[in-house]
Amino acid sequence: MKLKYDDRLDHLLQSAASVFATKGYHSTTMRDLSRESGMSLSGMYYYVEGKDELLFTIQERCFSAVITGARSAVSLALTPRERLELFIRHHVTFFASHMEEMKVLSHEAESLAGPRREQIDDLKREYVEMLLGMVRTVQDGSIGINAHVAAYALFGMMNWIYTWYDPEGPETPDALANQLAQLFAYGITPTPVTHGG
Amino acid sequence: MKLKYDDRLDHLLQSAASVFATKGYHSTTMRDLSRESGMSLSGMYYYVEGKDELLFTIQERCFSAVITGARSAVSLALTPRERLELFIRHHVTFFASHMEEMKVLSHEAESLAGPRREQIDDLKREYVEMLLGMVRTVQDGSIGINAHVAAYALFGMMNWIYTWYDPEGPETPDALANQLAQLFAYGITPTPVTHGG
Amino acid sequence: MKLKYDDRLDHLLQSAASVFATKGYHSTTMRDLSRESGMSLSGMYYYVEGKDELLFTIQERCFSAVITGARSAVSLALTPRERLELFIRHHVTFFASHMEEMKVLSHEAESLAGPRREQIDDLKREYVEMLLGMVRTVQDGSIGINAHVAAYALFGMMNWIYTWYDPEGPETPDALANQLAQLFAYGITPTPVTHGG
Amino acid sequence: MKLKYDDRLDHLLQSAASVFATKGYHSTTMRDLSRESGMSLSGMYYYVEGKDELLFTIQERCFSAVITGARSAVSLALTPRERLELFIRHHVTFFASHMEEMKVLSHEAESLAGPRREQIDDLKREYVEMLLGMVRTVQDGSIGINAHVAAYALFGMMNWIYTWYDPEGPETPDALANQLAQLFAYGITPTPVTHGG
DNA sequence: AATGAATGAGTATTCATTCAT
DNA sequence: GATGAATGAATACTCATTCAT
Repeated sequence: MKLKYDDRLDHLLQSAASVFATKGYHSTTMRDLSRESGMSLSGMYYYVEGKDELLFTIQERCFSAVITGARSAVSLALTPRERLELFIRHHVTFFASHMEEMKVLSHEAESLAGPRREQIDDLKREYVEMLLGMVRTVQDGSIGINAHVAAYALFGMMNWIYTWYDPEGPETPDALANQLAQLFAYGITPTPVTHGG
Repeated sequence: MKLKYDDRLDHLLQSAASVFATKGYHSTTMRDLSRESGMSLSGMYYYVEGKDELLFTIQERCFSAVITGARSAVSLALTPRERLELFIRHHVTFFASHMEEMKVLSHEAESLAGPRREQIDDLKREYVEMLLGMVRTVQDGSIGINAHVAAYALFGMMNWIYTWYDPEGPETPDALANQLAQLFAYGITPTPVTHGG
Repeated sequence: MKLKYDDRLDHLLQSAASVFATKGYHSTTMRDLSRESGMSLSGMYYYVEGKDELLFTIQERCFSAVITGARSAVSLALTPRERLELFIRHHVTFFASHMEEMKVLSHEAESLAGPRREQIDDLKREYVEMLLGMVRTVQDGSIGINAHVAAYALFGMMNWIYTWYDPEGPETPDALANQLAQLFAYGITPTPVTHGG
Repeated sequence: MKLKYDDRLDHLLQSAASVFATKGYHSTTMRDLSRESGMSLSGMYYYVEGKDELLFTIQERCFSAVITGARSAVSLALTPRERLELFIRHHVTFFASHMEEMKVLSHEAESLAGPRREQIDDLKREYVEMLLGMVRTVQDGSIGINAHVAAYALFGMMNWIYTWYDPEGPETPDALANQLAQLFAYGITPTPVTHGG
């Protein structure tokens, strides 16, 4: 019955992500998690070493999923521009459908310490590098905007989502993704059609 | 001797902003602040009601300064586009020269509660509204990107700065401001020479 | 298959004695014992009622063996003096060859409570009484040193062993026993030969 | 009012020594100490870093006092034999008048860890060395009993006191000291009249 | 204007033990 | 016979805050 164990752990992680997203990692007590998960206080320690392993596991799983998803999303692109667009679309829609975990990933980046922190930072570096490559290719020889600045600006646009976006609101995740992709490509300047001309 | 009082309070606020930026609001203890400020633990309570008033005051002063500065920066603009550009330039350079307070403002938005939280949220709304108006004017009748989305995307680009930007690094605050302004206006697309025409 | 049961229990007791000796009874957790014995946490409860029964059984078995051994060792003596000497020799060599259990016996005398404590205390009283009788006989009508004081001093000399003696070191258990026997009989005063004269 | 602070700390240490002696270090909870000392649970942390600093301080102060006292006691001796006798007398009477602390010193030797443990071990080594020197001098060229064995046997005799001796009982500390001194010097053998000659 | 001393409520974590399987 | 999963009670320690001085 290994399944039961995994299910319980998943449930715990899901509950924790939800509470961390709402109250923040440091303000969340193990009692909060006990209440939310329905497990006893000490029972949680059967599944997890401590509060920080909970945060780590949430971040690690989420980041790994993002990276894997991005790679597969991007693989279908035909042009550099399309690759970038697919990357953005994937990131934004993933974010919108995993708001809680992604908020925890974005907001609690400094809440871990030690080796666990480093492991997450490694994943982050990998993901940043991925976008950086695409940005460079799209920019080609053009100057004016540094690739790092552009990449981090894009991440900022996308990760800031957790502070204002409501997936149940009028803007669908897909629409949001489109708009951010367009914004990053052409800016607020009206209709990019003229560009092609 | 009112000056002495103000000086001591300013010193305390400055110390607190620095520690909050480094360790986060919840992880910071009053003892940390006592150590950093050089004041005694109980001595701090002469200047401040408690830990949350400290956070509130830092955020309130910082936000007010940002808003005042933005208004005055923008007042010199001749065109909508220039207004927007000046707004961005001001926000970014202010951020770069007040990294600690701005990190506290961006990262600890949810750490306050009650009336104090509402007061800060009011300032935030005011500031958002300010940008929203400019974005709408610049976009004019154009469609494709919702003004709210554009405004929050821009804030994301700018506020994310605290996670990666090093004011002592190669990119000067001014250069950074220019690049973000250009990115928001025209995207990563190689400089839109054709547009000017 | 009763043998298998006994073997497993003996193994558990042996493991427990070893860990108790090293970390002390109270600092030892059932998990430590599970690890050391290779048995599962709950599996140990099939053999033993709980942690304190483990301590009790170790002490009870060890004390019984000491008493039985002492009785048989002493039975061969021809003179009171020899009885005493054989008692000491037995105690010391037994100690040296069962360091772990004897440390647990000496050091954890107060770690038990209730009826179990009383039962061990009874054994202790029996053993003390045994020595006391020998001391009285040897001392005969002499005064100066109270028999109780002498007996407890001797126990102190012998039981303190666990704090410093290394059975693998230069001093063999036999040599140690001889020296303690001589010390108790004649003191550090050089060569007891002159006494006989 | 530095005195008040010191008094309170002394009171706490005294209370702790008493409870440690009765229940053992590990079985003693901070609540026990709070109850015994009359201080609040958190209030104790104003005086002490934690439970182990409490144990350390008790042991350190007690050991230092023993060593200082021994040195001064021994300084008046005219012969090696007298030195040894005075050492024993001092140790035993000190023990009898500080039963609680001395029990904590003797019984909880392994309850500390890290640098604190080492510091206490250093004191112990110093004290052992002191006795060892005296034993060697008294033994002179005599053989038969190894000086280390003799010294540790003596410590055993003396330190075992805490397991059986009642200072309020019939045997006064002085009488006890005399008997142990005599026992160590001449053994249980009827008083060595011939020796004096 | 400043602080040493004190504390109630809370915090993560541990532990011996149990019980369904 | 044996164990994975679970838990109530306890444990050392922390923290924002207070108050007499």
